[in-house]
Amino acid sequence: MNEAATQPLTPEQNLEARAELFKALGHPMRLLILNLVKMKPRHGEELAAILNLNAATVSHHLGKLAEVGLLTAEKTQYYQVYSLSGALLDKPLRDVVFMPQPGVAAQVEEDAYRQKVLKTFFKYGRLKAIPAQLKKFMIVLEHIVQEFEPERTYTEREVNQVLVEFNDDVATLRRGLVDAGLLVRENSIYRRTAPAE
Amino acid sequence: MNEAATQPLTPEQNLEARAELFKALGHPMRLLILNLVKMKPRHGEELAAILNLNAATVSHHLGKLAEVGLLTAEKTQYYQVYSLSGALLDKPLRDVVFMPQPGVAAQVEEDAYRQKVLKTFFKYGRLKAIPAQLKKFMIVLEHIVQEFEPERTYTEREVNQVLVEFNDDVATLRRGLVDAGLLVRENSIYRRTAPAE
DNA sequence: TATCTAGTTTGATGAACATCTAATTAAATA
DNA sequence: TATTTAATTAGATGTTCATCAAACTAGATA
Repeated sequence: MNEAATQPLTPEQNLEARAELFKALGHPMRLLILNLVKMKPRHGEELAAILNLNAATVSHHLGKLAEVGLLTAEKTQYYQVYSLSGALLDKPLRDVVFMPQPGVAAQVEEDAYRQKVLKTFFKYGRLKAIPAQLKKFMIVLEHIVQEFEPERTYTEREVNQVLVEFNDDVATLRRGLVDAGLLVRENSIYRRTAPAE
Repeated sequence: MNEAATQPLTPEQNLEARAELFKALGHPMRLLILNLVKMKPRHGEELAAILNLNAATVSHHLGKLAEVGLLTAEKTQYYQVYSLSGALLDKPLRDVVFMPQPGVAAQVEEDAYRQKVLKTFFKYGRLKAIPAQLKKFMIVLEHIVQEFEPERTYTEREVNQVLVEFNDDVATLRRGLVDAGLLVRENSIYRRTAPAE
């Protein structure tokens, strides 16, 4: 459990990495270990004795804390002595929780845009009008294609049955889906392609 | 999932509560939710759409975030609109991780002391000498008694067999254990009393 | 009032995790 | 070299958790 050691967590890092840090902190025993190590560096066996935990379990916890860069280990004699490491803990919580704007924001505005488009064109699950702009049409199609089960085939009639729930102009929708590559047609049989994301 | 709402997390709070906060933060989806809500208050359905998650799942996540006081909800029309709440995120990480000294420290020094005593008097599992100070003798006895199985009876001879592994002066050890109430003797039969912790 | 929409709760399922015991590795001493 | 001690790894087990579908609750509108 030592290979992935000590990435310093730059502000640019992704949500998974940030969540890993919090997961490492999200256990009472590990918080206690940090408190104990803060007082003075300690080795696993000592911690096991104090915490009344199996040595293997303590090793497990220490591994997690070291993995996210909260602890560093130094080997002396038998012992693997752990100490607090890095300035990670001096950061305000918000610095770890919130992504720097370019990162999430872009992603989010993207989503927000999708939302806005869908909200504009759908009403009560029906497609009120077919978007004239290609980009918006794409968003609508990506939404509609999710009504088709992956791993299943549809006759053209079945495709139409799905589409008519959205809009009467099933021909335009069907052609759009195929043109966008969201449905494939082979021998008059339709099938949904790669999952939406 | 709304009953346990919004405890402000005083610095005096215990490790479990602190761990709960970190657990709530220890999931990428919940971090994303916080980032999204930071931009503007949002309701569950919107988040479900953006995150491409089931509404029930989003509700679950929002519940956890609200439970530890990171979000607050306000009801408007249909919607339950969530916003960031409290100054929790402005705290430096260390303020949440580290207990105020009186709490852990006392507990810990206690343990550290035990450790030191045991290390002083035991060598390779044997008791090198019998402590003259009562307090230290107690610590040693509490350690030794763990070699006795609870829920089992021992003859005096069996007791001695266990004790001689620690030190040849079995009589002193045996008497000490009984005096300390760690072993009880009834009709020449010994039995361990309440579990160590 | 009947219907629609958003939210929550419940139950089921699979994944992740904490913990232990046992086996293994590695360092230190007899 | 053989034994002891600390640490890690592997395997097993029970618990917690994330997720979804379905049932249910409660505003809002027709």
